[in-house]
Amino acid sequence: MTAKLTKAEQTQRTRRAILDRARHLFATKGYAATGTEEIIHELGITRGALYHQFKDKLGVFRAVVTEAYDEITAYIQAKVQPLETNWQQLVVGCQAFLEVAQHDEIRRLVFVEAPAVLAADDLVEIDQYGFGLLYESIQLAADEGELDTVDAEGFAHLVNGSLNELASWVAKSDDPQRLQTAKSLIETLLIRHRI
Amino acid sequence: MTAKLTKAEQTQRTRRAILDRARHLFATKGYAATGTEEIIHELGITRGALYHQFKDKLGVFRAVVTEAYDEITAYIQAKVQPLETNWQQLVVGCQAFLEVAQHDEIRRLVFVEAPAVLAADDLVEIDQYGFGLLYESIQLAADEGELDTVDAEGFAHLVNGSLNELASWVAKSDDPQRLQTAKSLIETLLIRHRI
DNA sequence: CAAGAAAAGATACAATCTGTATGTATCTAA
DNA sequence: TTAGATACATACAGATTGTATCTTTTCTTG
Repeated sequence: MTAKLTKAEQTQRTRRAILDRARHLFATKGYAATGTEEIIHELGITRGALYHQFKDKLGVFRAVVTEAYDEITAYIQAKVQPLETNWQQLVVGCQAFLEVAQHDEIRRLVFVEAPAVLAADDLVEIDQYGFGLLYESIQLAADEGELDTVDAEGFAHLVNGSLNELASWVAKSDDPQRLQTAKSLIETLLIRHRI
Repeated sequence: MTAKLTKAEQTQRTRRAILDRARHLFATKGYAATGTEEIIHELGITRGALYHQFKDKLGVFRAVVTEAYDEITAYIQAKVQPLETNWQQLVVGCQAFLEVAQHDEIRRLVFVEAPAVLAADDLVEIDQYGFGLLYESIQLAADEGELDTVDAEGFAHLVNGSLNELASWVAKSDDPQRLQTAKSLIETLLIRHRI
């Protein structure tokens, strides 16, 4: 049946299958409402396989969220890399975030489920991923005397919060214009803090 | 023992006890990690009483979150009411939010647990409470030609997101200066969008 | 004021669901 | 080739939620 698969291949195959299915379920039904049985159903394996590949249900969730985070940062990085100035990167990076956060699964996973599920646990800011980029860019802009704010770190949080909320606002509407509006709002916010 | 308590008094007494205990547990351990048994332990009642007073565990959570929301809005209203102009109310209201959101329990309950637990469920924006005030004030400022933004509703979300994130930022530090910094950041944000 | 109705709460139980312990087959390496 | 490791299955124990069924106390109404 499973015509000659090496152990490593087998592992990758089942991990991928579990992660894909779990991601969809966690994002649509939520972490708590998703059973481990439900995850492996239709995958042709049993819960035993899941518990062999992951420590527990939370381990699956962590892996899923990490991948989602990576996708966000990769998307932003790709959009930002060709740009010359830090300021351009800051503005476009924020707008790129609004774009990528329109994927419903990513957004609910990363910004709704993850904070609650990993709150006590790894509240240790797995969010350092995405936020780190933003913070560095803002800090740099402040150092270069291009940004006028009383506190760069605080301002980075302000912008980060704006982005998260705007992303949800855009997503919960079917008006295709909203994304543009949100991008414009963030750009204005940044410009009005430019020296 | 319970020397002559009227039914209504008895109900209020146990509901209050359950809500207080549940609030503390939900806020510190999270909704999922809090068992119904744990809630009534030390209260001198059994789970039967809890399930008589509330539909289910989620019903307790909803009641707890609703009370927390009400506290937030009451605090802000009190701070804002004496002020004369809408603009003053907007600025002070935002700053009052940052103050009241320093209560750890309220913050985790309302901004971390509630969105995830009630996501599929009453995502119907129980948040209309607090956000409604903000939105009205911003809309009014825009109508009065005092606010310069491309989209009042979107800007309200931007501010709302900023406030939530800043509140967490302030809370997770022990620097007593941060609250002032956050207030200053929000005030600056508003002023820079003033005409 | 005396039943009966209704409500508060207790007790017992059924249904899930997670995680673990153990067994089995397949692959890898000496 | 054979011992051990690895991937997975099966069976089960523990915990937890919600419900169904009492018991007891208060309310109500003739």
